[in-house]
Amino acid sequence: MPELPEVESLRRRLASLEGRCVRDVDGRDEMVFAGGLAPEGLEERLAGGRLERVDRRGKYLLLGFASHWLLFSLRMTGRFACGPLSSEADSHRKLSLTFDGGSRLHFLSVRRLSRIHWIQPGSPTWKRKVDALGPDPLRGDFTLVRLQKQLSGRRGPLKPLLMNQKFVAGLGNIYASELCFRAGVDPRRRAPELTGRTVRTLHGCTVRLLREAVLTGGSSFLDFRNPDGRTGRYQRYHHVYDRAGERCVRCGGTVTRIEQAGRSTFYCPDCQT
DNA sequence: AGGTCGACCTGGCAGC
DNA sequence: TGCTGCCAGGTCGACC
Repeated sequence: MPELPEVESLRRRLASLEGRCVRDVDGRDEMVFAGGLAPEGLEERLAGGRLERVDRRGKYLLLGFASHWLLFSLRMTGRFACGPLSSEADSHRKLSLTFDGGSRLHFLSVRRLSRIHWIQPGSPTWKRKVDALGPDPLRGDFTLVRLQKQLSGRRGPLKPLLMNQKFVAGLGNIYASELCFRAGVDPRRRAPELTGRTVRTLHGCTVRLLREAVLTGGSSFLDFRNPDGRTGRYQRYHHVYDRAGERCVRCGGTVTRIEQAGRSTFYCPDCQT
């Protein structure tokens, strides 16, 4: 599932398209176009436009044009591909952009949960979606002081809190479990119970885990040379996620699955305290 | 306002 | 072999 490292990896790959002009637009499946934006309407707005910038906010990928941004919320199965598509991949295609020089960028979404917005900075939708995001661990605003401050008003268990995009932007179910493991913290521990030392550990681990994941997991998530894009390989980097019943690589205990806020959490009860 | 829960969606897979 | 039904998770709105 695309979380911050995968989207950041994607952003870096797409940055090579900056400065190109859109020659052709082909949108389909109204369901993924949010806010009453019809695929045809988008074609009208985008054609001839210059892609000024490729950016990321949390898990959102943004393509910046003159006054508006194309915001992609990938959710579960959203992904990008370049070049020709297999017929199966083509059946999941939602948007294709053809740039000057002929390179094509496709956006696909198998489960149709992805959303594409056409929004302007400062608009109500922008404020509600982008400005409302918490600090981004790969940017300067994710400081220890800010994390401490944010935790002070919270009472809930740590792991669902880490998944809250208004608390920290970019963590999903996989990295939230992995982060608790790396920091050696029980994911059920409530915010007021965390010591200053634990919060420091958590802060440092968040930055390191995501930076590493951009270089490893993030890069194996997307393979632009393969238009069918396999996604499963990065699982080898997980220590606890989807490893219930296996031995903990740190202490030899047994990785356990529990449910928190309706989502699976994986952790080692022996070394996460 | 913080926290939880269900709905959305569809491919994959366990179980019969 | 073929069918049924559950499961995965990011986000949002409803609810307590």
